[in-house]
Amino acid sequence: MPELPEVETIRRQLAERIVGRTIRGARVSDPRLVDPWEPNTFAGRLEGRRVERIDRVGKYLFIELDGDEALTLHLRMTGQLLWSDDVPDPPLPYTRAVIGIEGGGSVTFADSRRFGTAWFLPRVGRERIWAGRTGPDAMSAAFTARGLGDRLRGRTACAKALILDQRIVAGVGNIYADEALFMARVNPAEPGGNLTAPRVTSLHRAIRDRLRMGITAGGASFDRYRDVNGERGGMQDLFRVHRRRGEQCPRCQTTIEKGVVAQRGTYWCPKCQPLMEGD
DNA sequence: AGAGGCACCCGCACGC
DNA sequence: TGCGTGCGGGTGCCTC
Repeated sequence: MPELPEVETIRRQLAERIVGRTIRGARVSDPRLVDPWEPNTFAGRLEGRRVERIDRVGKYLFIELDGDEALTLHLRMTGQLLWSDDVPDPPLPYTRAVIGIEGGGSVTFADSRRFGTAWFLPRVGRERIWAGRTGPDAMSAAFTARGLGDRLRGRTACAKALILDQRIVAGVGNIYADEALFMARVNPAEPGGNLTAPRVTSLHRAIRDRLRMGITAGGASFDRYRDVNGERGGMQDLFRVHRRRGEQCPRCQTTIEKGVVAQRGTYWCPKCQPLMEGD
């Protein structure tokens, strides 16, 4: 699933392709993508717009257009943004929208499970509109150990559920949550409010460390994820615990376990990540 | 307000 | 082989 590193990889590659270029036209073939907009109205609004930059907060992409408005995208679970040097005919599998670029080339939004969303967001007043949707981006300076501690204090929900909460920190999904909790030696089921300040600091560092590694590896492609050029990432080979049930912990050789925490498939080392009593 | 459950989808793994 | 069933997962919304 695209999490912060995958979306960041897409952001960088897409920026290389389309920043400074003008949209020739667009076609929205799945109305659900732009609901409640009417597909032709949505597509028409893109025509002739120049792409000024591409930003990212958590797993959201903001394709900033002239006219002080951003095409805002979320890929959810199976969304892909794929570059083509022409306009593919027939369209790529699971195509929901295609954006044609002046001078040649196109970007396809493909999405087998059709959870992804697209909408417009004005630049003026955006902070007010966005307020509460996400907390600080995990890789930004605004995400601090102290801030994380403030958000965890007094909370009884398990640590994994809390770092998956995009209002606490934006960008962590199921994969990197498991990896960060392992690095920080925090049990996924441990109540977030139980963590002492040093352990919160450790968790904060681990989140940043694993996300940074994911970006460097070009994301994780254990199944569907592909970058803008259709290439796989390499992070799946660097997982320490995620999807490694039955394998040995790389630190202590204990067998990795899998269970369900926060309604998510969860992997951890029972020895490195013990449940702390009254920590 | 916090916590948990479910809907939204559909490809895929699995069992018969 | 073919069919039916269950699962997963990010987010928003709902209930308690």
